[in-house]
Amino acid sequence: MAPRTRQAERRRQVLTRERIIETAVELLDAEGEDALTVRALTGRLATGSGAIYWHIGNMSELLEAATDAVVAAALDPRPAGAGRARDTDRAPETGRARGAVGALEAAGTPQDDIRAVALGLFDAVTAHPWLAGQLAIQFTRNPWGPVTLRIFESIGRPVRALGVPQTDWFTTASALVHYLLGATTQTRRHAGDDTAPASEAERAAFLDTASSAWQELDPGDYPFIRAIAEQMREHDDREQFLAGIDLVLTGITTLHAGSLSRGAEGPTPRGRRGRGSP
Amino acid sequence: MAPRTRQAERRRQVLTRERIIETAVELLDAEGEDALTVRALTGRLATGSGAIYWHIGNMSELLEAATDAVVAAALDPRPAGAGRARDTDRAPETGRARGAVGALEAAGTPQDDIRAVALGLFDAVTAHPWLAGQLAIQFTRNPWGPVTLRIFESIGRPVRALGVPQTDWFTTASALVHYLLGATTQTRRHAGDDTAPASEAERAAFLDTASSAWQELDPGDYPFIRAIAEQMREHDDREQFLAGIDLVLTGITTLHAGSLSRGAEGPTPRGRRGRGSP
DNA sequence: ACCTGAACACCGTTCAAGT
DNA sequence: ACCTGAACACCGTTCAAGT
Repeated sequence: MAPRTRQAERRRQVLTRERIIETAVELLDAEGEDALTVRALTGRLATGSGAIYWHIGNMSELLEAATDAVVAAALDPRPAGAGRARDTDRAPETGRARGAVGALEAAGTPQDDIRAVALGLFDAVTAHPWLAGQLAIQFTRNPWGPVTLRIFESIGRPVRALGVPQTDWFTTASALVHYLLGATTQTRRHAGDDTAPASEAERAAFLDTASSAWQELDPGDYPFIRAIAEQMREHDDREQFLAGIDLVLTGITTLHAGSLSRGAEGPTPRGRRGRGSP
Repeated sequence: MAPRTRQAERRRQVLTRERIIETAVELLDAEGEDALTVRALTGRLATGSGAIYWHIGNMSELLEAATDAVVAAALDPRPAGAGRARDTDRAPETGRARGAVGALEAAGTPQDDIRAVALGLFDAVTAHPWLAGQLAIQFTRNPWGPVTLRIFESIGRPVRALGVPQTDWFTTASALVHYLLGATTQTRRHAGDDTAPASEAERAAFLDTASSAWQELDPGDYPFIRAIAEQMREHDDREQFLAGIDLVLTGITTLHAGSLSRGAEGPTPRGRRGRGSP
């Protein structure tokens, strides 16, 4: 919406930290992670390398800032405070009420809120393939940096609303965040290498190849992998991602049964219906 | 044990792919991830760069091989097939029976086997700080490469033994692996930067600083983080790691109650005892 | 078949010098 | 205060040439 101020006066705008970050994201989206270099940046921004370093310190600081910006936009679609509201990036079909209210202060059950945060991240990784790698790097290199903190907070609030006893807040939120990180990190373009989110055909071809390769594995070494080769070919990333979330949610609600807030029982496992427990 | 053949004849040994991988791991352990360069390798091995490339293709292939070697050793302490048995790397206190039988074909309940695999990885990351980052990179760059496959297989077998219905094997194992990856990735040296596994004092200092910083955060933006600052300062990585595993295991056993194998009920959450469900 | 090592095409970062 | 851009110290990788 309201697309204006594009290529035209881009040139002689003032150089700011925000503009550098913004350009970095564009570069990453368009050409992949290897394309983000200081020289590429100076090219797009029509400056010298010294100008970049006047504003940003160093390369990994820039990467962190770019990652944080995209994550912030994914978790709350409205302008966050600094800078402008990212390119109307709306995720395909994250949840029902997606407009005024961001994922952070959503309206559904705590479980729904957790799913909304998770899907926000999932969709962001789909839209920005480089994000998966950067999320992983931020978590390892800077375990409690801004990116981690932001995600933790977004997950923590609904965990609290769930009625989990205070002593378990940290552990419970950690488990969810760790699953989330692992899942979004591995769930990636099943395709070539960089850029573009990979077409449906590419994805299918990739899964086909992998699945076939698995069936060729030594039955002595990899009996399990062989056994699931077929399931893996047919699986849907998004569904599986949500199934995992529900698995963890089930674990949480089961462990804390009794102390949980009423009105929102278990997570109602998707696809399947009531089973056992009379 | 049996320390011999050290520095002495290291020189004029034949150059093999295995020896290069081995040297890469040494370099990574001793000086951190940034220290692994082709030039450093040629220095230690007393060759030229061309010799390296004759055996290994390129740098990221080497990184993958080094990661896979360490992961293989962590999941099964005995010599795996190729190469020698890594430096008697035995993890501190992974499980009870740690000697002849590796984590892969362990003897306990399926739950115990899953914990053994998880702890094997956890301890490996502690012993080799660079491993966290490499695991993350392998998972994102090469979601179904050898490293992922190996871990998946190790987790999948006990999942199967647990009695989870076949249709859920892939999803269930995925959830566990994703949690595992996220947790081992973030649980890292709470210290300076590279090399050495970080002393207890460093760890405490790090947690102190982080915890204090959290308490200074804006209560409007980060209410949850502020609320758990104290818990975070006092938490034990290993315990929390296991608590997360048990959370996921509880989710699994709850969802599949009824179809599970007898003799091994729920995961008996640690620290806490029976609660609710008459 | 295996290895040498100079050379190439890149990096990130610094810093005197300009305005 | 902000920016320029040449220069520096590094990379990974290649390849003619040797044995």
